[in-house]
Amino acid sequence: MIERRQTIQRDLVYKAVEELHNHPNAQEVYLKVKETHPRIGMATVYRNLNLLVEEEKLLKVPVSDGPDRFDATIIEHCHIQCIKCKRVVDIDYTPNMVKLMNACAKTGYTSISPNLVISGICPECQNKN
Amino acid sequence: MIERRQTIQRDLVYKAVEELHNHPNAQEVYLKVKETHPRIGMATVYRNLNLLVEEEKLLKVPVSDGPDRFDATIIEHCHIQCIKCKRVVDIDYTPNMVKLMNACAKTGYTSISPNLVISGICPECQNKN
DNA sequence: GTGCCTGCAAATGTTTTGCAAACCT
DNA sequence: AGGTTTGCAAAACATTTGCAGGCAC
Repeated sequence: MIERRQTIQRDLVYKAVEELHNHPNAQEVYLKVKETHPRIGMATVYRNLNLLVEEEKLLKVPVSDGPDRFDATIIEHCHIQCIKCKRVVDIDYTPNMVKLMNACAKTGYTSISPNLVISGICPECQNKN
Repeated sequence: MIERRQTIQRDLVYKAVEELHNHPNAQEVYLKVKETHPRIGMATVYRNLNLLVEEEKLLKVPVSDGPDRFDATIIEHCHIQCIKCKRVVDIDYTPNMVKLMNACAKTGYTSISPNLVISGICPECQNKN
């Protein structure tokens, strides 16, 4: 096990994701942290986002469109992404974990974490068209 | 509405995804098509994959790791990806669509297609460690 | 002091775009 | 003929990596 140190940058990256609370991507986290710590580099943001995901302090949300997004809410919940403006919001749905785990077991895979993303069109973009 | 023509390349891209049936990424589709049509370009593969997704003839599977993958099976089903070898296989689980749609409705989003991806470790990679 | 972490720059990898020629209808 | 589509190359993005110096412990 590698020693893991506490750094200002790591804290700031975590807090940025938490405060932005709208599933920011790395770019948005970078800009947020830059406000209070202008010398931070993009690589540091990526490195810390990945470390935090590994430590299960953050959730990586894979979306079918655009860069990966991050979420500080670790409890199980799902996401819907607008195919036009790419915005992501939470939805109040959790899969049936028993059925899910059984289905996984059949494949021989060891399941880790489910990630449900739905494509949709948000109210704003519906009105624009 | 834009006119859409039938081309050999489009057919080959679709058939490649269908025949590979293991959720290939663009690179793998490119190599498969190259076998019978060596002059095809990567850009053509990407353009046609995107067109086919738009026409709902293919499904884009957003994975949390690595390039996007494509699936010719349009009927609802979910996927599990190995975090080590990145392989993707189908799982026999479908979300409860009624609950899911209700949850979406609360957000005001118009739902299109759910896409559940689970992270796991495949049997082969479990044995390697 | 040791060795992980940072910031910079450069590399890598994926996907898109511009353009002239080729092709479908 | 006219407008899409192709193939190539280059551009645009997203993310990772190498390295010298800085910082946590």
